[in-house]
Amino acid sequence: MNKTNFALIDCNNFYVSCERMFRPDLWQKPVAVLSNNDGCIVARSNELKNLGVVMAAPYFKQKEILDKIGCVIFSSNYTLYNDISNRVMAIIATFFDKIEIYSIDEAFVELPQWSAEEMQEVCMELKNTVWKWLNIPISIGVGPTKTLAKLANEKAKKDGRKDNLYNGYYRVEKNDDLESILATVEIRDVWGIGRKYAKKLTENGIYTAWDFVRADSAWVKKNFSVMGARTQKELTGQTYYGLEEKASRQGIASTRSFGRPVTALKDLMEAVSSYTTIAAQKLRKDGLETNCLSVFLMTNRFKINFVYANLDVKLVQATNSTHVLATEALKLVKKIYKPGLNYAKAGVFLTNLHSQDEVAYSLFESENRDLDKEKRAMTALDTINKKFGRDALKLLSNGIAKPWQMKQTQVSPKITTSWQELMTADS
DNA sequence: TCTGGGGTCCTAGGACCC
DNA sequence: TCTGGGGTCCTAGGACCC
Repeated sequence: MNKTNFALIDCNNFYVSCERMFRPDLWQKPVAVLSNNDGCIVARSNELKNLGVVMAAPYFKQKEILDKIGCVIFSSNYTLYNDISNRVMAIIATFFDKIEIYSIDEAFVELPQWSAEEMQEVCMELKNTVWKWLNIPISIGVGPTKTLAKLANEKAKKDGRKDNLYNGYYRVEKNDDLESILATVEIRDVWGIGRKYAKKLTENGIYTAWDFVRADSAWVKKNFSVMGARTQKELTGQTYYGLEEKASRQGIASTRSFGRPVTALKDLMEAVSSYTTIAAQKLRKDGLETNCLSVFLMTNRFKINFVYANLDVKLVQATNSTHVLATEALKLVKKIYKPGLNYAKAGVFLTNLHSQDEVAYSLFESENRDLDKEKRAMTALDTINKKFGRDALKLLSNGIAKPWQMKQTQVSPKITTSWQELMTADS
């Protein structure tokens, strides 16, 4: 008999909570965090959620109502959020041996064979510790499968929002009366059921998680593929998904919208050079190399005559060198570029990733290039940037004026990662 | 005027092989 | 005369997640 339980630990309104960490005056105020470029609302305090402001709502459409309620707005500050995320995860890792970092603000853990009381006690202690050390509120859901843990977490969070009914902790047990719980959960709130599937399901008379569990499994598989079938099984308490402790990447992408339309080749080259720098850093951080790089340029997709063009290149020799990759990327930009277009966005994709150790060295290239030298240079680059900030040392081709750079009009200081900004932050 | 930026997995269909 | 069928790899597209 399998008595494994999973817990999903989720930071509440994570980016908003990060901004509030250093601003206790904002605790009782509505707060929103915007996406890169200040385009969409990507994090909302409970005040906004209760007002019906949805995830990824365009900011310009909500601005009026947000101004009216005195909402405080931040541009996103991913340096800060990543740093806080690492600290939260580090605390979780001191409580549990088996942890899967699922996203910047979520982790699954596998619970030992504890009694119900022990589970609750340890989870509440974790919740209190994260609050005491970081001032970040979290919710914890426990269940016999990841899907049920996720569902439990939603309950813990949502009901906590209203009247603190569950105190941010909720557990679904396999032997519980599953019907009474699942019948209260709308099908669109189930993990693995998105907008399209929810629409199709309700059209077929399936409105709740419980309706879905009772649906004919062959019909589910036919219409919602194996993913739907797995979700259905997991809802009944049969484990399909295990803990994935080590994330392995298929590819790395670095793409951004520009702050304003860009027409000059020089500016596009600077932007792509910067994105390549970011992607190559990720590559090295994960100990990977690539031999396939692609670049795209596109105009505004909300306008007519939308243009998207991309090119890729296969390298003879796999690499993770910023210099080598940026050189290739810039060649592609020159080929793709068409004068007269208003470019709105560009990006770089690295695929066909291999571990540094397992990459076979090409006989043809190794004579021409000093690989060790390249590697030492990259290690030095990363070390210096880690110490002095991400852009301390960079390629000149990344540009200095950066007219293409994102709009970030209301970004908070990098207090936790930049000494300079800490010193100048008024507190 | 202003519309995020990453990722994952699965399926279907075509090319190619024997 | 009879015009196979299964496997693999690749790509594009469509769903999902945060």
